[in-house]
Amino acid sequence: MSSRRTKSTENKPRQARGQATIDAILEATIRILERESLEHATTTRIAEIAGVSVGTLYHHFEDRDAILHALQEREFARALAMMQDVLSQENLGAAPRETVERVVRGLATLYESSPALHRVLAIEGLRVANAERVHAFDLRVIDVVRGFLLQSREHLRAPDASAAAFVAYQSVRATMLASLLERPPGLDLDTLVGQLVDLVVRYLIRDDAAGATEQRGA
Amino acid sequence: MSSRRTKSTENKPRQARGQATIDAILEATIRILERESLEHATTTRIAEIAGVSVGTLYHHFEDRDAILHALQEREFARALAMMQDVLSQENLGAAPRETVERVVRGLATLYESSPALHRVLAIEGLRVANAERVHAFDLRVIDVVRGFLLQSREHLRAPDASAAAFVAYQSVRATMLASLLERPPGLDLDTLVGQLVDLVVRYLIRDDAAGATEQRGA
Amino acid sequence: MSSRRTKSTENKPRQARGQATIDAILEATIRILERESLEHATTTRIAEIAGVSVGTLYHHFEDRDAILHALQEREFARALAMMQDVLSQENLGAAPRETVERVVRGLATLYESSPALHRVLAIEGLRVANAERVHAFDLRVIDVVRGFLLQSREHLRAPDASAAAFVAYQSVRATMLASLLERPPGLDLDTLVGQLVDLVVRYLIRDDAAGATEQRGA
Amino acid sequence: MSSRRTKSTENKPRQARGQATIDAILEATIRILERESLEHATTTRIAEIAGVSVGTLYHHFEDRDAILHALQEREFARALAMMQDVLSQENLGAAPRETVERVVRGLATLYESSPALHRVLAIEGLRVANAERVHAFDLRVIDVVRGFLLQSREHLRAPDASAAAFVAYQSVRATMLASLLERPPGLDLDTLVGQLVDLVVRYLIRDDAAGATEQRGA
DNA sequence: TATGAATGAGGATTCATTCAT
DNA sequence: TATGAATGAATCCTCATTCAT
Repeated sequence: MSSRRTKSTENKPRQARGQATIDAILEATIRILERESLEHATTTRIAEIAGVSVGTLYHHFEDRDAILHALQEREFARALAMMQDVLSQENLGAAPRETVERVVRGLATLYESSPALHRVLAIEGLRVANAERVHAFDLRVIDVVRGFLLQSREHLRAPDASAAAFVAYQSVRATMLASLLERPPGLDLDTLVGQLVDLVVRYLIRDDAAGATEQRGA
Repeated sequence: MSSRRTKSTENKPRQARGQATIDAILEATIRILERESLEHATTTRIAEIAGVSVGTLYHHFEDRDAILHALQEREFARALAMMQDVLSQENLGAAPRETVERVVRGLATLYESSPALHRVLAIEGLRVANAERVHAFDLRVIDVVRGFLLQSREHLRAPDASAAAFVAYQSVRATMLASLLERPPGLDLDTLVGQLVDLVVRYLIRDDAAGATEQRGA
Repeated sequence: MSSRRTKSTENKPRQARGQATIDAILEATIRILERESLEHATTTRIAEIAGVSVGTLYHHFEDRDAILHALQEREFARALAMMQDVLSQENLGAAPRETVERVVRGLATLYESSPALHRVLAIEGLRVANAERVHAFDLRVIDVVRGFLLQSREHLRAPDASAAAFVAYQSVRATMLASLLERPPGLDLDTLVGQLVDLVVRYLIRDDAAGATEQRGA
Repeated sequence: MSSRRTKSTENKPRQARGQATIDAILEATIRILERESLEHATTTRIAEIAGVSVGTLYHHFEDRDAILHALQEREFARALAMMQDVLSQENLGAAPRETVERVVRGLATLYESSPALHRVLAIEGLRVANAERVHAFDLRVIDVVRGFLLQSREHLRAPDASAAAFVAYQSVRATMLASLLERPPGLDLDTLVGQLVDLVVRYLIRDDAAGATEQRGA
């Protein structure tokens, strides 16, 4: 579940001190990303802001990348947890449009809490070196989505659940990020969510099933 | 129209020698991006592969970034030209779904000709430093799309043309890139194009107008 | 008191290791200036002769200039200390000519210990970029001299202490340096000091007060 | 008389075109020195401002240094001509103080016409590589001054004409430059000239001879 | 565990100078 | 003569990482 890049510290609770240091480093990194940029997030700088020495930083992280990876994993985990929660059995009763909206809004909340971080994670995700890691995550997400699609088969069109899951996920993810970064006038968060829900619902759900609720969203 | 980053060489046709050198540098850069990565595209390396000296490289480009910017502008220009062509007056007669398909396929062709380049351009586009430039391009694209939407008003739903253009464009762009980079099994180019056309058409076009042709695309 | 250009290492005594490295770098720089020239004092060269890596050099100095600045400050401090010592209260009893001679000779000793260094400091002092720093030092020196002039008012002519201090200081400084660099025949150090003392004493001191001792100096 | 560094163009009048180009280059250089700094006076920059190509620049000057040398020679010649004029036979009748004042003021006029240029020439003069050239000039100046001193022997003290000429010249030169660059408050040009005349007159001239006119100058 | 001085390969950039046109 | 594209050695500087204390 956790990364093999976070030295030693597997799941074992360890000393709270160790985890506190790790957290300080991660938060310092995010802070730099938010206030400045990826380029400024040098190991020295991160350590400085985290209030530790570079040496200590390297005691907890294999290398610089490991810090970004840890951040990535943390966000991946959050996103997956949110999705699994919303798309779990218990919510199967809800109207499809409502379920979709809960996922989209959940994602929006995650992104909004630190657009800069997600900007960087998106960049990292595009790096050749990280391809594998990111694709693995994408697969997991898509799997969750596909699972939902298959279980809601009756309300759906789209015969190919994998392709549909992929397209829907990428569209929501990228549009949301672009919107948060560009902040195009007239596209506030609610409008954005509404549009994305429309986009996904119309793409995924059978006309008769979706039609009813749509007017409220748009 | 062209970038102010390409030193001196504004519009002046110059000696063909100059343009040939610039092209060599741009092509060398793409070649490195395709075979290796952004990190490997150092000025020394680019110059070496372009068969010129670093000095020459700097004679034509303000700095390393200017090379990427030039590449960006070139792709921007191509994409815009394609879109303007497809969405121009003359094509207004075509069925909406056909028009959308032509745009999506046009974009796919562009992306497919060098996924590595578009990977890097996407990364660059996410860099804070480039925000302005990229957003400006996005605005131009969205403007073209919006123009089309407004002219095809009769067939469309979506009251807010700007928001719709933004969502549609970002969705297509990102999904296409992710697909080209991850190559998810079962999502070949034709399927991808089909899905994206579905996505966009269902999102943008009035149910009655779109319904008829859909089965062929999926 | 010390420069803000010497990284981090403010007042903290640090490990002796750190100061030793800094000294090694400064001495290496002087050595190069003496044997070669300012142009040869590249960061690589300095590090090499100091027996450290470039990285270490940059660990202690913000940039190349900071090294020269540190050298400048060190010499500034020495000169000021010498002057303050000679011109302090306790020496007010001495004959003006004797006081002047002590200052001139003190300066000569400082300059003679490394003419090459002072050549370079003079050059640096003329750089536009350093204007502020150098003027600040000049002001401090002139302030010390002016203080002395004001306290010795009875023996002096020159109504404008500031102007007089400026003229006297610049004359001594520049003539001394030129003499050390050009080594004009017939102008050995003692003659030079004698001439400068004459110059200053006759310029500053009331005719009756200065006359008596002059013959010995010339 | 002229430099052996100015290619071909010896004394021969040549085409006016050639001289015009040379002048344009020299003036462009001065302009850069005045507006910016020595570092900015690159060959490319100079050529650009002079309105010629680098190639042309190199047709007229052996190398970059030759431009500065030409500037140096030009100023040297001007200063010498001024001095020779003032100190020539015909002016021997004038009161010593008046003669000194004319020299000091003449120098001030020269310096004031381009402090930035003289700043740079002073820097260049301090470069090891230029030692010879500069010393040669100094010798010529000092020779002129010494000649005057010897001819005015009756009014002077200072037995060693060479040393006195050296000290007087360096003092005036350096103080004037420093004053023009630092512009210390309360030291306007007239005050400066007055002070320097005082300095020199009191240093060089027998008390009885100088005393009379002094009050006017101070 | 913590520290931070030291490392040094590697990258971007400059600029005087040349030479084919 | 004039041009300016091309050259490439040389320089400054960064930063991830190590290791003695």
